[in-house]
Amino acid sequence: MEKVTEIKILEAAKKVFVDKGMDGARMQEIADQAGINKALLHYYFRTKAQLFDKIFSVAMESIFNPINESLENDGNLFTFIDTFVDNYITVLSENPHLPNFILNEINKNPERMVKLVSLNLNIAKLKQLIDEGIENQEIIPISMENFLVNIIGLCVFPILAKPLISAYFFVSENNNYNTFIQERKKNIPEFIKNALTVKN
Amino acid sequence: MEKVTEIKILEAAKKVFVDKGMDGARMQEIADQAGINKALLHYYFRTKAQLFDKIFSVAMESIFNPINESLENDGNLFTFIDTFVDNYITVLSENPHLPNFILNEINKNPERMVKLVSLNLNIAKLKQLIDEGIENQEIIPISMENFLVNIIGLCVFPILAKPLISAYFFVSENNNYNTFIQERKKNIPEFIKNALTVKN
DNA sequence: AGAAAAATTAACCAAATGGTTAAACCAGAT
DNA sequence: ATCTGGTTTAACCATTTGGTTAATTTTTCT
Repeated sequence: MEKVTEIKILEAAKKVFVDKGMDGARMQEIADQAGINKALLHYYFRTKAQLFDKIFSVAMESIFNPINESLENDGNLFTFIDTFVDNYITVLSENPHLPNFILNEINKNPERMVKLVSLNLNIAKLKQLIDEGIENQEIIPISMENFLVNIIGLCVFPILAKPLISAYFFVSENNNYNTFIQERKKNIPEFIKNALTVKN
Repeated sequence: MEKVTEIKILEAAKKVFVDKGMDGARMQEIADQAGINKALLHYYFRTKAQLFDKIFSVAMESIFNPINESLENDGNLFTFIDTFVDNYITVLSENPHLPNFILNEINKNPERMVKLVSLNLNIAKLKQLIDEGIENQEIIPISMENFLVNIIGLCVFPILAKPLISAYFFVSENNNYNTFIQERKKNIPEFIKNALTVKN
């Protein structure tokens, strides 16, 4: 197996699959994009499903690794919020189509897709940070699940809804969507930290 | 044109399109689900694209109308938050696949899909509520765009990510995902209102 | 009742698509 | 040089799929 060819295929497959999804993707288009014959595609990855699985699991890792990495860093809850949001919005900005790709494929085939990847979120650490904060009355009571869904949702949703946000908020002005997203690197942590802070 | 047949078709088409997306949907399956012949399907809606457009625009409306309705209600910003979140999570729980369907199709074809529907969000009203709150120093400064993306994202994202949330948070326990979502009817408003409240 | 119009179906078609096959090409080993 | 193994290709195949056609059934109108 020629490594160069395999890489060309994986790059092409990633682009086509992420753009058009499993159903919309065409093996011919992947072959074209990779600059090879369609038969060669099947020579390297026997079936469309096999090639897709490879792309999907890599995609899953590249979207979940940043979460895990941030969870492994030391520091208190508030620095976690800061670094995670900044880091994650950067990652998402670089791969803006990944979230939609992953969520869509997972929703279309939950059991299979979830089983395909074995990722273990370092949840315990986060839970500890949160519970400590609650005990010391530094933050309002909140479950780890709600906290994580909130912070990820606030980062990911605007990426998923880019066409709508652009169309309804930034009709005329052109690249304002991008600055909107980048500014959220500051806005989201501020929002969350304020939400968690105990009032008096 | 037999109205009964048209309704049967639209119901079947909605189910199949929303479940499998434009690319994954099959005209034959829609015909089967509607209990009719495939030719009859084309007799009522000439092409797959035409049928899809109908389904999509109805879907868009049913997902955006609740937003607009909440925006038109009277009351201050905090009651808006309460009623909107409660109302919207109810709507989403009843149509859990709609958000993924809409976002996916829009991302796959932004210009066309956005142009397909003409919905005018009653943004001015919300902007006024927010700006008033800021002026009276009842809430922290926040742009209408960030506020709306936050509140919608907090409601919609957990619906989009159901398979992941179920798999990683509620592995063994069965229907806990649903209670998690329903509890967010209280958690989200609390979170947002706290986030907006001025500290002293 | 019977003609005209509308609704519905079975059979069919062309294009697209995932996948296969057999031959050609090309490197390194002998 | 040529044999051998892996690599690449052109041509091909079976199936699926959106869509059409012509005939049949059902309804409507007179």
